[in-house]
Amino acid sequence: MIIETSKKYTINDIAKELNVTASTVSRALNDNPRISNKTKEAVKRIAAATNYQVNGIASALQSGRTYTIGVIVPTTDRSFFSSVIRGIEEVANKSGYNVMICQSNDNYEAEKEDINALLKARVDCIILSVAKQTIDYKHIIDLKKQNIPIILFDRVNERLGFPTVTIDDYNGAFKAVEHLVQQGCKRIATLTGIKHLNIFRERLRGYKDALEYYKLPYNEDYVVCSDLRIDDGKTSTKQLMSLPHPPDAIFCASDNSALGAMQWLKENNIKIPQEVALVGFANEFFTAYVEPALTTIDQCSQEMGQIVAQLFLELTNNKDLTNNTTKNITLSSKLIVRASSLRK
Amino acid sequence: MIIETSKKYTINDIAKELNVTASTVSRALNDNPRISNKTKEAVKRIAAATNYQVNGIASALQSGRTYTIGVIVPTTDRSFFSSVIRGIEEVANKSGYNVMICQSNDNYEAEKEDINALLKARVDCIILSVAKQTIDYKHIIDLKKQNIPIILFDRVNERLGFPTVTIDDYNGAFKAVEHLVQQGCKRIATLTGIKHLNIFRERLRGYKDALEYYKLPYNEDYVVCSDLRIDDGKTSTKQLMSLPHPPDAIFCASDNSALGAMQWLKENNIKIPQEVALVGFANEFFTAYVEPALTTIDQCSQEMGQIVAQLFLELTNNKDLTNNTTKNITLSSKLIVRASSLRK
DNA sequence: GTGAAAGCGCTAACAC
DNA sequence: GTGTTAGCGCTTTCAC
Repeated sequence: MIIETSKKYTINDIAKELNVTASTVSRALNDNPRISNKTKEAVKRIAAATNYQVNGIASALQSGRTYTIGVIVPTTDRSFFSSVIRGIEEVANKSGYNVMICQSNDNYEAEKEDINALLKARVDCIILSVAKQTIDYKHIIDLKKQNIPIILFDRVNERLGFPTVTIDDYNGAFKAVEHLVQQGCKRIATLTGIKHLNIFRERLRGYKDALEYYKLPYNEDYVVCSDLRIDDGKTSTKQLMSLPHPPDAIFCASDNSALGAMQWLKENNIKIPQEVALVGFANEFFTAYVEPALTTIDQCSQEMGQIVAQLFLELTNNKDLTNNTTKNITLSSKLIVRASSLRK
Repeated sequence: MIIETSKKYTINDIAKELNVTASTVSRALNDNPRISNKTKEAVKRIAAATNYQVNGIASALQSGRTYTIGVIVPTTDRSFFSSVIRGIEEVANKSGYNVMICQSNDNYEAEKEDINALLKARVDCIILSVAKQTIDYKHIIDLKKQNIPIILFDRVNERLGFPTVTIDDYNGAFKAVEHLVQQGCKRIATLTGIKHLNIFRERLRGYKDALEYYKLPYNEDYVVCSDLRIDDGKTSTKQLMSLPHPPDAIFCASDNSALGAMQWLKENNIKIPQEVALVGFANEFFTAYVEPALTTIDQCSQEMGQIVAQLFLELTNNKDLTNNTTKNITLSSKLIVRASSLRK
């Protein structure tokens, strides 16, 4: 026995009920000025009474716009990404857009599938933060053939020619290292991420330049590259602390790796920040609550989301070619000083 | 000057190119056995060459199914919810479904709007965890008139008659309090949440029953109700510790409130767990990394997501009325013992 | 102020 | 093995 598929109410049903045509109903529902108030009221009354709900799919097919924005992030459970999403939603919802969120789990294949899913859903825009595992950008470059705006944020590749929104990773890193210098650290190491991602390249560049600026020697042994997960943080720290001249500070390019570093140091009874000072990156929720609290770089995540969404709105509303120079927006980052680096 | 809106390729374009009809192209793309291999190959070659992409909107309009699942959660930045989402995605994607995620930010109005947005997008199912601020369920009850499955998880109201997936909050709380008793705690207080949410009612019931089972007195002063945010945890703990006979253990119905409690106790130099033992609820990411690490209840979040998605798949595939008894699935919870409660 | 008709892109029943 | 045709629900141009 099959459950009866009670059909949903359509404008045609309302039209029949009132002995008018579907076009009249459509116009009435959209407050077209050419429709009399009497008709409008009648239509709206029935619509309300019957729980009529416009079929967004049909409108979308007709208008070519779904009023849906697709967002692909590596994961939603990082404070940074969920705040960006919240910022996007805030602005997008105000303009009548929905947001469709996909998680790539930092996986290249999943990212490709997410893109396909969003294209199939005919989203009006794709907002993307690239997966760690993505080294081939063909699937992203191919998006140029789609006739929709593509915006990259945080983990971007500027050379692809898409608009981007990032924070000033270079300056964030510079400020972090500068702060460590000011705390009296002399041997500052860094945990860095895979080199094909802009954010890690920039953070590394900021690290190097700060060392140079403050006339501290650059030591290749002090640069450990990894995936920057908690375990990577532990392993890398172990490696650093086994050097003949171990560092007295570590600038970690992610909060998770800093957390791993902190764990390893504590397990080995190395005092933070007295023996080794620590700085992370991203201002994740937990950084304020670990012990010692972790100094880190705030990325204005929610604001970044708002700006990304605004950028999309501009791109769709202003199809001026004059405005078509690709925008690369950089937000400034902020050093949050906490106990893990405060020696004075 | 307007950017030329280069139209996307449709099956009609491919049809023209090959001098066949759109139906043939449609069949070829869908591997209909009645189409010759030669035609299929030709069609697929052109489709690939032209970057043809099926218009999901048009298919959806035709078939009445969008292959999209709508999920509304209070927030994505809690480990619990993002893991549930990951579980849902995992199962749903395998069956060709996309997932559209909305955050209600625990706000009643936002929840209503999210529901409307999903209905407009014609999702095939709505999966919902109720916002804290929601006390009127009319907008959810109204969903019965929609002809789609509605599944509630975690924060549910069983009386609404929708299928639900929850963890065993009662037993989780019972085990938490039992553990505190076994650690020698005699005066066990609890931080509880607003009463209209099942999860907090159940956790409170588990607390009371455990006290009774272990012949400990129930003291109303030891039950503090709040929104269970970090600040609430602080305030409530202050209140508890100001009692003539302050508690020697606090079972917190959320990890965030436990974090607040921990902060207040540390600020006031009260030793955890020696003077006051602490247990949280949810096994959020940070609980393993605060100091002392927080004992908590794991909610099998990813598994919960998988089960929710499987439940949806069953509901859509099996429209048997015989199967139509509302399912209320309960998963078992797990006590994770850490330093914050380990006295022995 | 309202109706008629066409069409968005795709699918599927029915023909041959 | 392929074509014809109709229609999913809505919007919109053109009529009157």
